[in-house]
Amino acid sequence: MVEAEPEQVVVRRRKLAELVRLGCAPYPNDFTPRDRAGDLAARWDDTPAAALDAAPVAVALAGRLMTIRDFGKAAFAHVQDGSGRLQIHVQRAAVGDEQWARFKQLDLGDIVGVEGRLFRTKTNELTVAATTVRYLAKALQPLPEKWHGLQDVERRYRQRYLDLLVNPESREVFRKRARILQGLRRFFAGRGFLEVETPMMQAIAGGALARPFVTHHNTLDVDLYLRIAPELYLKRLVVGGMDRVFELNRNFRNEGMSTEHNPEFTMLEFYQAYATYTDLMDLTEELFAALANDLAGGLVVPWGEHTIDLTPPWTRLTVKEAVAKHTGLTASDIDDEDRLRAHAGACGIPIPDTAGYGKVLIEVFEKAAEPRLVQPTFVTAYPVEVSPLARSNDADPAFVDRFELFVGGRELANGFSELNDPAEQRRRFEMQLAARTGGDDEAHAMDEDYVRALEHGMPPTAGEGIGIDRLAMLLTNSASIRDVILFPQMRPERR
RNA sequence: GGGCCGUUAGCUCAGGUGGUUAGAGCAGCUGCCUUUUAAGCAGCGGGUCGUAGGUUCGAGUCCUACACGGCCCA
Repeated sequence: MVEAEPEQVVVRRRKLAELVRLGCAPYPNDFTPRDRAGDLAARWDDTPAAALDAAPVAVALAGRLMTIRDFGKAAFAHVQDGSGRLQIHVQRAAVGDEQWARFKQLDLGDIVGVEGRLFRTKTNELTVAATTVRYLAKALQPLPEKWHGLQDVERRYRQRYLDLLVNPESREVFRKRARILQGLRRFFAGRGFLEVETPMMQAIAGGALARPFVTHHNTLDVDLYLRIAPELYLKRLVVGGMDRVFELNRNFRNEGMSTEHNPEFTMLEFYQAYATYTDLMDLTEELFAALANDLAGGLVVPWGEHTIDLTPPWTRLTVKEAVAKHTGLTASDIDDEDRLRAHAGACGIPIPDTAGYGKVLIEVFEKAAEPRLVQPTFVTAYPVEVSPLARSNDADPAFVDRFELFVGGRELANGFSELNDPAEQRRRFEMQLAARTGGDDEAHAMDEDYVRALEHGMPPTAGEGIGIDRLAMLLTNSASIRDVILFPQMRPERR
């Protein structure tokens, strides 16, 4: 049995038929707007009514009917396009009986073309006095409520087009996101970085510690992984002489979903030869300051109940210092694996027995310190066990020259001086294989070709990845990653 | 995976401790209205109360399972 259509859809189908009877093509494509609603509103915002009357401004715009106030022989309506909305005034006497009859068949949500001239109403609203109102496309489904917009969170994600149509805050978030992407490209292009694209489908899912998605290539008859990071390919490019490269694109990780994790997410990775991880910390401060100035007009941004101050320089702590600061443990407690384990146990932090000292330290850091790093903080000196691709510290090879950036209690960036010693890289991969054999299915896989590339000589290099969705959350004050991804992953809808 | 919360008209929401025929605003329909802007006035229609079971004389309301979503935890 076919599900009955809602009354309003039936009515709208009938009105479409009536428009066709009145001579309209059902889905025409012969109207060319010359103007955009929001652009007109901005351009003529300051022009007084008398000036508009003295020197008439002819306009042609197209968009969706969002409101209609009908008076019988005249009506006001708002037309919305990609730039904003503008009021139109349609008078039977001005457009003629035929167009008026067609106008009366239009519904909220229908797409129309309008020609006329600008004037101001007695409440001083800039308005188009229409000489033509043309039907362009039918909305068979009614719009969500005009005052409250679309509130249902699930429908906002599943039917994002409705969210964008009726919730201006949502449009604003995605405009800002686009502006962030533009700002990033401008920043790196301005510093001589080349934007590149590397494989999304990889035979070895490397460059990060995470579980990948698997797919299959039929002709080659091989399984491939959706990339968890572009890192190893970007460094091959550095070997190839592209000594400043960046990639701004999607990664995929087959892990849980939450307010800060989506299975596919956008990452910026960049590599700069002859730089060190401390250079990149400085660069990151500059980058965030440039973006915040561009988007928020300042370096102090609201974040839920907090206010985050992005003014450089930011706090820099080693992992051990951060743990000491947020646990009350002394430096010697932290250096002692047994005491550190005991503390983890007492705090209910689960640590696998197979974990070495570095893993234990990182687990304690992540649980005890990370959520408290609200103001921007660089955390440095990561254990080598959890950093298979980073260069060891010259003074203490158990730790690497690496930082992670935390803002609002979340990791936003991860950067390090790159390991460019092929023998040491091979040894690190072998350590990871041992961990994998020991049951760690997030351990890094061996990549012989990457080692071979390093054997050709990679200049001393520093590289960094920045989570763009989380950056967008920060700069739009969004609580969930789903609010900054147009179509977040959802469980399939069942009918 | 676990806990808590939500799902009622196209949309936004009300519906103490079970009790006649499930309500409102917007949207829709009919009529009036040529400067309104959440336009106004008069009238009308619209519901598998997420799904499936159960308890009960009686379920939107109580119980169980399931689906989808949100938040928190792992």
